[in-house]
Amino acid sequence: MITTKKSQGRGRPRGFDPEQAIATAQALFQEKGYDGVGVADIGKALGITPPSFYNAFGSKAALFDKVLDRYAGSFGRFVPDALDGGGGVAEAIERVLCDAARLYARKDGIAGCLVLDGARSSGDAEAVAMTRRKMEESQALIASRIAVEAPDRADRLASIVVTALKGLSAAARDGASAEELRAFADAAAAGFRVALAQK
Amino acid sequence: MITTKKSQGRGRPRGFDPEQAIATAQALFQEKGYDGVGVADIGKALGITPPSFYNAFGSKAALFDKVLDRYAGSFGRFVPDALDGGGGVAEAIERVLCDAARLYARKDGIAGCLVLDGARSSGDAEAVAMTRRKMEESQALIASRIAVEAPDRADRLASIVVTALKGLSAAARDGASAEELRAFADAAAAGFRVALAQK
DNA sequence: ATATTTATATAGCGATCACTATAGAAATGA
DNA sequence: TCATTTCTATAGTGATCGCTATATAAATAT
Repeated sequence: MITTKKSQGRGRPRGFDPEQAIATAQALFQEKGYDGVGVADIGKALGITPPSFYNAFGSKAALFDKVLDRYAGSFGRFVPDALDGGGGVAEAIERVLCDAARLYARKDGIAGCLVLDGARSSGDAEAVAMTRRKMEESQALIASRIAVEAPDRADRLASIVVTALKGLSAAARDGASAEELRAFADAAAAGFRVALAQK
Repeated sequence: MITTKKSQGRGRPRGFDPEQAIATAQALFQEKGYDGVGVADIGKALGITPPSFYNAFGSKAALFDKVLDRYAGSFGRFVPDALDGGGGVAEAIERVLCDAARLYARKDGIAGCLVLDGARSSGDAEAVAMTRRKMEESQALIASRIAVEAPDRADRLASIVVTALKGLSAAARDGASAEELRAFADAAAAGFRVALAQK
C-alpha cells in the first residue's frame, strides 16, 4: 500500500496545506495575471507570512511553475482529451475549440487560459518562458494529431488552432459570454475545415 | 491660412516636442504594455525629467489617452478603411482580417494591437477602461457594416470578428510571423463567410 | 531533560512605482 | 530694468515590489 506521507518528520509541522495553497494561487494568478498577484496577496489569502511562503515554495516564480503543472494536469486536460476523442482531425479540432469556449467562459471571477494569458505582457522573463513552454507543448500535441491527416501542413494548421484559442481566451477575459465564445468556436472550426481541405 | 502656433507665449519654451513624445510613448506602450512602461522610462527616452512630463501631460493615464487617440487616427485607421473598401460584407471583413494580419506582425520590436492588448491584465482600471471604450467603438463600427446584410445578427457576427482580431494580436505579440497570421486570417474569413451564410 | 530540526512571525532590506514640493532658469510684457 | 509667466532639474514623498535576517515556537530524536 502506498500512502502519501504527510511529511511528518522532525520539526514544527506546517500550518497550512501546500496543495491547497497552489490551488488558491492558481485562482489568483488566473484572475489577475502573474504580475498582478503579489506574494503579499497570496500570503493574505492563505493566512501565512512571507517566510512561510518562501520556505515552502522558494520563490514566486517557483510557485507559478507548480501552479502551471497543476493547471496542465487538470483544467488543461481538455486539449489532449478532445484530441483523443475519436473521429477525424476536423472533429477533434472542433471539440478542442468548443470545449475551450465552454471552459474559458467566466466562472467565479475566473476566465480564459492561464497558459495563454497568465503571463502575457509580464515583465518577468522567467514566468513568460514557463507559459511559453507549456504553450508550445500543447501546440506540438495539436500538430501531431493534425499530422495524421495532413503531415506536411500540420504546423501551419496547428498555429491556426492555437491562434483561435488565444482569441477565445482574450475574449473570455474581456467578458465575453459562453454563447459568444461558442459562436466564434463554431466559425473557427468551420474555417479550420476549409484550411484542412484545401491543398 | 491656418497655422498651428507653436504655443510661443510667455515663459520659458518647452525643451521637447509633445507630439513626438506621444509617438515615442506609443512605441513604448505597444512594446511593453501600459504597466510595463514607467514614467521614468518615458522620461529617459525623451531626455526629460518627471516635472516636465507631468507639466506637459498631467499623468501617465492622460498621456496613454492621447497615445490611444493618436493610434486610432493612424495605425488603427485600417479598420474603417477596410470596411469602406467596397464589395459585400464578407469581402469587407476579409480585408479587415488580412490587413490586421499584415499590420500586427512584428516590425521594429512592435507587434499586435495597442487597443486590444495595450492594457490587457493591467492593474490600472483607468487604462483598462480607455482601451475598452476604443475596443467597443471599433466593434460597433464593424457591427454597423455587417448590419447592412445581416441586421439581426450583426452584434453576434461582429463579436466573432473582434475575437479573431484578439487572436491575431495575441499571436503577433507571441512572435507569430506575418505568414502564420495571414493563414489564420484566411481561415477566420472563411469561417465568417460560413457564419454569415447560415441563417 | 536536552539537542536537533523545521516552521513560524516581526521587521526591514533595496529597488521601483507614480507623483510632487521647492527653487531656479528662460522666455515675454510693461 | 524688472515683474510675470512657464518650464526646468534636484530631490524626495509614501506605497508597493520580491525577498530575507533574526529570533522564537513547536515538533521529534536521544
